[in-house]
Amino acid sequence: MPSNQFIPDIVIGRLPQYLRTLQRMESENRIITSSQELAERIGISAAQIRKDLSLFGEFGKQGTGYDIHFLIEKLRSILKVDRIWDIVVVGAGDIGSALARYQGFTNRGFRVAMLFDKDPAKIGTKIGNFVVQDSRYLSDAVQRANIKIGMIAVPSSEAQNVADQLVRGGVRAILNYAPISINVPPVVHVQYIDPVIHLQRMTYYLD
Amino acid sequence: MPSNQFIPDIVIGRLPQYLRTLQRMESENRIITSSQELAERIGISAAQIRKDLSLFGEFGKQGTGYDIHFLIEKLRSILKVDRIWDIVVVGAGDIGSALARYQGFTNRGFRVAMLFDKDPAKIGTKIGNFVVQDSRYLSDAVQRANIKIGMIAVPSSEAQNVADQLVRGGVRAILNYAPISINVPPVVHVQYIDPVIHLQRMTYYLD
DNA sequence: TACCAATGGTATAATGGTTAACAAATTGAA
DNA sequence: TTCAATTTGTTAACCATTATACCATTGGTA
Repeated sequence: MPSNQFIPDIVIGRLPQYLRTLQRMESENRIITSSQELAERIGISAAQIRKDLSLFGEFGKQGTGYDIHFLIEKLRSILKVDRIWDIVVVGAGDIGSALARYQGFTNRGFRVAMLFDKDPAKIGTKIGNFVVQDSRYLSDAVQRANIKIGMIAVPSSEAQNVADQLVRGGVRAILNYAPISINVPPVVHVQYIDPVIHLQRMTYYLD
Repeated sequence: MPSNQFIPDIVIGRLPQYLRTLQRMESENRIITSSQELAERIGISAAQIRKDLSLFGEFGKQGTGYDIHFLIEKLRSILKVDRIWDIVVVGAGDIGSALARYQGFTNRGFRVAMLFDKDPAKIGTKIGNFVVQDSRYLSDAVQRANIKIGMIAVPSSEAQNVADQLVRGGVRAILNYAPISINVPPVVHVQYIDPVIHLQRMTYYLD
């Protein structure tokens, strides 16, 4: 059944995992896989994977499994990473610098395009392949470059302000590394990365 | 009702968010809050917060709300971050370095205690307050220091190997920054941080 | 060819999680 | 003191997700 229907967000959240695992299999020169093998590598049930994929089409072959390359292309298309998205990074501290230099975006649909900071001591310096630009011009630059994705790597106290500027510049997806919730219009998507949240989730289970 | 019963993991996953928001309120010199205010700041329903908290006890006062400081202490105790956990960071590249220098662990229950890498060019150099140690001795060092939490910030190809060493050294919680699933015994908890996964989850909703 | 084992897709059942509603408790103001 | 406005903890209804069971199809093998 094709995907005219509504797809639960929790399903969308698993697709990138499937894609990542399939791309790794492909890099291992594998041609075919099964829902069972995928499930084992990811750590969820095979039925779950089959059900998730069936929401978008019939990508497998009974008795055989899934063609890895074919499924990768399908998932890339569904997730809209069959293209390269430019990203703006705001904050040129340790985290922003690591993001600017990170080699893992390539081939997964993304490319850091600009790096901003408000610190005069950093503006103009080079980090990775980027010259740090003045946050003052963030909104305009983002708009002119038609950038839709931003990453926030500034102190918590600045995060909301930066988010507002990104939204004003037309950004529609934000990955926030500052450990604070931000408010954006409903049309803008936000995801959070806070290592402490993950750590605290695990300490509950430790002695 | 006290928490002799089983608590769903999804509830545990929300508690750190509550804690983070409450601590921010406290830093704003707030004394009392309500489930409704918390809900608005976090972006979930008030009923959810009340229900989650009720699994652990009666922490609020009808007609008034929750004492922020009191609730913080309760959550810290539940999540076992009413102490300081030592962490070992493996990988002294951009991500590992950013983690070693990150000031956000303090006051939230964690402290980076050691930093390892296998690259001879890095071993012995200083990053933040840490001298990079030889990965060769990872297992032993972790065991001697009785460290229970590790962060993996090495290339994907090394992640499983590092995870094995950490587990051998007695680590029981792993935060993996390498974009690959790792296999560990059931007693060991793993969380993943892969920015691309978050990004791909958002691009689905973009035009 | 005929059969068998493996596999995907799908319908159904079971489980789990979220929301809505409300009584009881509290506060503050009239 | 009395009353209105809040707010919690909890129940029950509702909704969403996951697991189960099964059939159809495929490819390999004897």
